[in-house]
Amino acid sequence: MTVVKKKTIKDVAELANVSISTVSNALNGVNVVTPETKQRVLKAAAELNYVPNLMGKQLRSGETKMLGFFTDSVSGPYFYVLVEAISRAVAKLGYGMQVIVPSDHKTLMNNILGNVVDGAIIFEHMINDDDIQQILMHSVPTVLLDRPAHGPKMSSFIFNSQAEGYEATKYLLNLGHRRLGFLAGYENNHDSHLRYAGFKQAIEEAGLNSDEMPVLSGLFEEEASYNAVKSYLHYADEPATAFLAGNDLSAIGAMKAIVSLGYKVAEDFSVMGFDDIEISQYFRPALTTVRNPIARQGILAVDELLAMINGRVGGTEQVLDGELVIRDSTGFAKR
Amino acid sequence: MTVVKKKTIKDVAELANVSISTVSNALNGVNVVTPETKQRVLKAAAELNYVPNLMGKQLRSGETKMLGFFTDSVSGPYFYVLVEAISRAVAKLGYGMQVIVPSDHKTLMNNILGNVVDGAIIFEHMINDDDIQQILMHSVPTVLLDRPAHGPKMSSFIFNSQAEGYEATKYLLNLGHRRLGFLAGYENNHDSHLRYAGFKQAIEEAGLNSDEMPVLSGLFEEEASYNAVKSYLHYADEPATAFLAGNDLSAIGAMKAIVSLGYKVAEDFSVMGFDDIEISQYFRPALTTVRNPIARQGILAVDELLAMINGRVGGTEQVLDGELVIRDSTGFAKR
DNA sequence: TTTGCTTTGGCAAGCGCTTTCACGAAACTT
DNA sequence: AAGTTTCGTGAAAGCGCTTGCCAAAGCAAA
Repeated sequence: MTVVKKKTIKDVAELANVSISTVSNALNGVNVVTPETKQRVLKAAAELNYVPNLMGKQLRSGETKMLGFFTDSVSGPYFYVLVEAISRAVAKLGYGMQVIVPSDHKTLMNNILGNVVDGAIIFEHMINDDDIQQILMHSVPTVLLDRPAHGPKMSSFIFNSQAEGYEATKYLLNLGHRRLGFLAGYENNHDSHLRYAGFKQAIEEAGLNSDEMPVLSGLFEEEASYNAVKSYLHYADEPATAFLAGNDLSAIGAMKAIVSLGYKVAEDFSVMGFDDIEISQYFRPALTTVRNPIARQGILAVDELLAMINGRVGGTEQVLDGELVIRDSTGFAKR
Repeated sequence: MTVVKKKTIKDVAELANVSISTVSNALNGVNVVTPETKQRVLKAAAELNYVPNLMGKQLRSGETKMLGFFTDSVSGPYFYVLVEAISRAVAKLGYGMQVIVPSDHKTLMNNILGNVVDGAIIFEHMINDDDIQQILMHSVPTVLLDRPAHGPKMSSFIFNSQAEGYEATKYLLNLGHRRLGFLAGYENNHDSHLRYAGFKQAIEEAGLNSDEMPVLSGLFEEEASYNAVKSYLHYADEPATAFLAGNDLSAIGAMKAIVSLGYKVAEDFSVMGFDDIEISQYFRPALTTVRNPIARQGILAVDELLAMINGRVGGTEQVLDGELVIRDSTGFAKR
């Protein structure tokens, strides 16, 4: 096995005894080359192990046939469902996908705006309002996930978090619960706020006072939620009989706290989450939760992005509805 | 908000009243520009919202400061632990990472060899032996995961599957089990074969006959394993008292089968898996398994890759040891 | 043979950038 | 005052590729 200097289109041209442009035409299937010439070129290319330099190609043609999915973290169950859906949809349409995890903010923006990809799918918390202005100015086709912003060549898909919070709470209310606790997520999280807004709305509609309902800090984390619920249950005189957690992880923390105090989930305290992450169906008791159409979001994002790349102006803002998944962590109120 | 034509380095040069090269020098921190000139350039660049075209940059410089992680599927719990680890390690070293999910094999190879990334991390099943030869010829720095192959600029990291199979089996043997079943993975899977080899080795060492031990087809899937174990338990006269599954998913299928037949996991039948995926600790009973150092594999892969990019020849083949994680799905043999 | 048309392949420009090199001015040295 | 060094800047080459345009060649018709 010999390591050889990288071959260029020029080398192929020389070996096949044709011009560079002919090689390019032959290799790209442009139909202006006689079959014999084409064969000669293909043979030469194979012989030299020629692989086109995509940088050159892309610089010249101005397109990369790649969609970029920009994110800073790839952990979490939400993530890979999304990426899986996106990558399949993208491949079906003749594009490739790159998940780009940039080392810093500048690299991020350079990658979005620097012609590395033909279009970008961007996670909510990756960029700020200034960045959005930048992207708009450069008119890079973009789809924003979980962040409502739009403009020409920029669309967004968000979950209907308030409605979901409302529906979830109503479900709990219908089970007879009258004292409900809410386990909030991060301080500034959009979704957490909306879910709480839905929670409040349902409470008020039922004729109850939402200010009397305890709001615990769960931070979207299992441990923080565990601690919050445990100490709450310890000190509360007449504790809530049902908890709506900001997400499934938080709900799992709550359930563990309940069990650790010797109570039974569903029987003594109902718990509900959001997201329907994979664990939720395996955990015992299996978690009642609200499932977001994550995969659908990814597929729609790709469709929208490709439409924009191919000339449609875009600029829509679509709201995706969730779905109640009732399992074993919720039950009728006994008190 | 006005959409403007894409600005190039030339536009910045004109506005700042300097040459193109001076702009380049100023922007890239090359220290041959007077502070005043540099300021002027920076101001002009900001004013024009200039973002360098990475294609041009990379074509010229021949490096992308990007590492590529090539995979066809991004699902599975194994995957995102790995990507998370890789992306963090990469960012720390001033590189970016791209997870590239190509639409077809040709695209894959073009992306690996077409100067899109400075180095590649490739999953076992993505490429065949010919591809490896190709990569070697083009001397693209590469790290192979779970596939033992190497050469100049090509290293690999594999798990010590046989030793893990051996240790897991010994653990079961020490619990007193004398009839052990093995739930095999895919037909041609390297890891599955090695795990079974370790299984056999431990059995023989204990003075038992490995040919008498039932091998069920679990296909690394929950459902297939469920069915295999259920029908086995149904028909076997003196069934095995412990099952070593090819992976955790398979083990979970086995446990569900056991429960569905009215037996108790651990008490009636012990079950063990491989991988320690996230679900395993949440499932009840929590699964005894063998944890592979996935994150460590990712970090080591990045280190090795960067070393090769920076000139080291590489070509090592490193074996990573797993670790027994004992939880609640295994117990002493009662029969 | 000449003319007009189509087919085939080659030339050269240029995508946006970095980098080498040379030039001229300013700051030194003798 | 003349030679030498230092330093900032710009001109231009060229990374590998595609593509518009033109020349050559083949062929049919006149």
